[in-house]
Amino acid sequence: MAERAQQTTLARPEDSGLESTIALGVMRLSRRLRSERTPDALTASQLSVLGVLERKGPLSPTQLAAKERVQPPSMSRVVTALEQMGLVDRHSHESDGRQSVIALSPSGRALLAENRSRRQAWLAQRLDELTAAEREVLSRAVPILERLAES
Amino acid sequence: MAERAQQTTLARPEDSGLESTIALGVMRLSRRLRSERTPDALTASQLSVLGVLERKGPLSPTQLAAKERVQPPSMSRVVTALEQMGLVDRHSHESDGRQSVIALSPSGRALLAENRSRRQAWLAQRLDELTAAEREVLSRAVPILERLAES
DNA sequence: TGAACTGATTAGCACAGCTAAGAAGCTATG
DNA sequence: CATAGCTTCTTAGCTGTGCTAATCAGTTCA
Repeated sequence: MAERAQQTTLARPEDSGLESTIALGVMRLSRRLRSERTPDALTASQLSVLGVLERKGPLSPTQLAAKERVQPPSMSRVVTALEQMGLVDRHSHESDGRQSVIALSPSGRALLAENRSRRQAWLAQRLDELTAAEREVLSRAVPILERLAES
Repeated sequence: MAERAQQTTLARPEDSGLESTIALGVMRLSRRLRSERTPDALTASQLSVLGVLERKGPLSPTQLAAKERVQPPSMSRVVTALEQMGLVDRHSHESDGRQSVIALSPSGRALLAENRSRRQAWLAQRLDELTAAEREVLSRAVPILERLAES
């Protein structure tokens, strides 16, 4: 992979642009994505949690917080909201009374699909306007962004 | 629920939830970037505005809001904070008394460089850990992300 | 049994977006 | 040329989403 390590780990007087542009671009797009939410729709973090529950199955609040790279109190708030909307069910852990187990409810599963498609319609349409090569670049960039976020 | 991965089984097989992964990845990294700020440093939006002023020269609050894809009141708050910190100067527009002209002050220019390097040290270090090929992917992806954010 | 640890929540703060509404300046039309 | 209406900017207040500190309940272990 790293066949051409040119101006990389060296001193980079003018390459300081890359982290600037990444930071700016990522935050701007994040802002834009957030703004595309309709008022009745789920918020980004709620949707994200539902997505984790769909992919990973039932998890405890603390496990969810770890998956989302968020502190437990932040997750607690999101889970409470989802629970009050009936989109997740909370069960008690069978052997540990401190933990609770959060699972996607049927209506949560339904709303997940519906809301996701509506909320991401904007992005999907923008993606359709890109060239195949550009989508290719993005699909290769996303795992790298994920790794940056996780590290 | 089964921990079978069962990834996003949405309509298009080729994209296979590209918008999902982009949205999640972008928002997660944005969250992470925001969390890397030190308490005494400038906030992301303040720094971003200083960067715009550096690149584009003096602008009015409304122009700044447009550049940052933000509503005027949001920009007003940021500009006020920067002005109180002495990082920007506000002059009155020479021919239009409604407008003000926001310019980077000398200390703003200094603090921009210093703070940017501190705040983005985390990202710069992560970037250094990538391969050259990965950085290449990112540097090609960023303009596409920007265009998505702008569209 | 009692101390220490873990999981989860509550309370309260900060940041950053938003809309609504209003003040001040500018423009243009009757 | 006066005033109605537009633009620019700010203020006030709401929401969402992160955080830390503190608290409570349950578990584990010496």
